[in-house]
Amino acid sequence: MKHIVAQLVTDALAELPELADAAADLSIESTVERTRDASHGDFATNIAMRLAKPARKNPRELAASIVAALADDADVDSVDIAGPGFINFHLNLSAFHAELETILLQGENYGRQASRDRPKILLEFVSANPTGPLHVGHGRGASFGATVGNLLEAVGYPVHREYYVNDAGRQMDILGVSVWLRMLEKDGIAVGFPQGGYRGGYIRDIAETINTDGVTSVSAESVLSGLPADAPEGDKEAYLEALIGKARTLLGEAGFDHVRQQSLELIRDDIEDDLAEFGVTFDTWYSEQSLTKTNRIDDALEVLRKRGMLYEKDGASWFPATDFGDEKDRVVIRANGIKTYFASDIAYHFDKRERGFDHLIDILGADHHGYLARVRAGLEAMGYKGDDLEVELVQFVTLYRGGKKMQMSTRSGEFDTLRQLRAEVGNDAARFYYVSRSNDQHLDFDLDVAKSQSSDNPVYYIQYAHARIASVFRQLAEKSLKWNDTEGRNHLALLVEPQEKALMTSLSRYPELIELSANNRAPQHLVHYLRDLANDFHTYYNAHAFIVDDTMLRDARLYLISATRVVIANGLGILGVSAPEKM
RNA sequence: GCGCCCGUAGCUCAACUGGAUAGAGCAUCAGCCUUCUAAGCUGAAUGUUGCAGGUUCGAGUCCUGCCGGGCGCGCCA
Repeated sequence: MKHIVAQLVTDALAELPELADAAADLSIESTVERTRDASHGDFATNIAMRLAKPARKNPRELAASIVAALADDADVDSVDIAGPGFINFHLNLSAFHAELETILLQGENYGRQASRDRPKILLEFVSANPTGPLHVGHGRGASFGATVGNLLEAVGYPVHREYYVNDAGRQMDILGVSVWLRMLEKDGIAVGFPQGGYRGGYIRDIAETINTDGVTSVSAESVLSGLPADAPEGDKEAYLEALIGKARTLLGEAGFDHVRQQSLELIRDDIEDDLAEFGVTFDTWYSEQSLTKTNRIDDALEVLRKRGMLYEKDGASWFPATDFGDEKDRVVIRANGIKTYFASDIAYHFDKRERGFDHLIDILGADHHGYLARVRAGLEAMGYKGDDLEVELVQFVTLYRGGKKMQMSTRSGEFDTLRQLRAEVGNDAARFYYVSRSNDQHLDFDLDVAKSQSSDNPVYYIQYAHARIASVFRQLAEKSLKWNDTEGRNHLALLVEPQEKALMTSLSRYPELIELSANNRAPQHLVHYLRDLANDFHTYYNAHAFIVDDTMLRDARLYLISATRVVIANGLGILGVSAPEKM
């Protein structure tokens, strides 16, 4: 709907060649906005004030000349100039009626834009280490990423969702040894469980279910002999390293690998199931191991080397990240010959671009913010633009129950997994609350509110509006009445109540909200919009009956609430929240 | 110490990339069900936007410096 006004202003400006220079680098669409106050009309543009300086003219005079150049339009009732130079547009109700018709014609596609070819977006999110179940912090990344993906698709971008599985490196050895020790424990061989191992109960579960074919049985003596002390008496890392060495020698590389890979697969499958139940799915699960297997890391390092972007120092290979604005140079191959995590990270992002994705979005936990500069440096060093990589940081989540902050460490608190959270508050509430705040703000997640089935709870408030509309149509059927949508469309002019105008206005904003939310990667705008829309509906519901004797009025009102149902369902769909017919 | 994120009503949060009188919900108080779901609605009250400067027609929003909180600064992943 906004484009009606933007087009008028654009055409008017074309009539004023003397302003062409001043308006050259101004997006007219961006100057048009909804008014905050109904007395200012429906839309306003601040273009006269924006052009005042470059055109060296008084904003009100400029506004007057723009208004004079505006063509007459059936959708516009009146235009006036207000304040320092705002141009206010009062639209004809017919424009809103046409929008309602569009909503019902387009249905679930309302608010979606035609698909475009580019940029092709690779959206990487969650990417939690496959060393244990997802915790509540990952849930936020999952909800945010999934919703941003939906938003970007809604505005037409091709989006590829990817989960990067960190299934290589030392953490896999630690996982394998943790499981092995629990297996030994089950067989009555007690080895001091390492401080640095994974201690969660799920490790025991894996030890129970793992396929032991090909895993050598060992004696207690062979494991315990020659082990150094664990912390606090000894060194935690040395103890862990010694145990990993034991696993390697006693089980053999193949045997240890068997335990490691099975553990990995069980955890990865569990994560995938968890996310699928949460409505979060991926197009690819990209394995870090595969980077090594396909030599992608060596390929990337070779590209750097050819470009003179590697140097040797202290026996290690370094990448001169400072040349690209990072704080310090980074090691890619350690003196012991092992490649660093940064090497695989750089190769991974290189690979993303090589696979043909134009724009890379990484959704990361806030504790990863240090990586942006170096990975971006890596891309630039390999000849890509640093801007190709966009990082959205998701801040931490704090759970509250009974007004108190909950401890969420694996050891002290029992409550820390995403699965537990979903079981307690439900998927809808979880998906909703996770995106209700800007991603760069800390999130206080109040379990009591999320669970409450009352007006305190915005999820239910919005869903209830949807269910109420469905209920109205059930009532209609019970009274053996039928809604004639054509008649409804023809008599929309009968909708003259203030609540009806307010609802129509809110509905017409939906496409703008989707675009805003997508462009800013800001689902919380959509959340707040839906809350306001539901409020407009509930207010209307309480003020006026829809199923009235006057057939024409009834059909028109049902037309309006049908459109409301469509918009609420579409908005909730983007958030990954269900739109129930009945509550 | 350096870097990133943040600071708005008693609480939880908005404010459409610089616009008009900074808005919602919760909590508090007063009302509304013989009528489509009261999981709802109506009304009342709440501010030195952390502090101090600066930029301009105009600043919660941009810049600088403080104060306060969170996170990060490995040849770990």
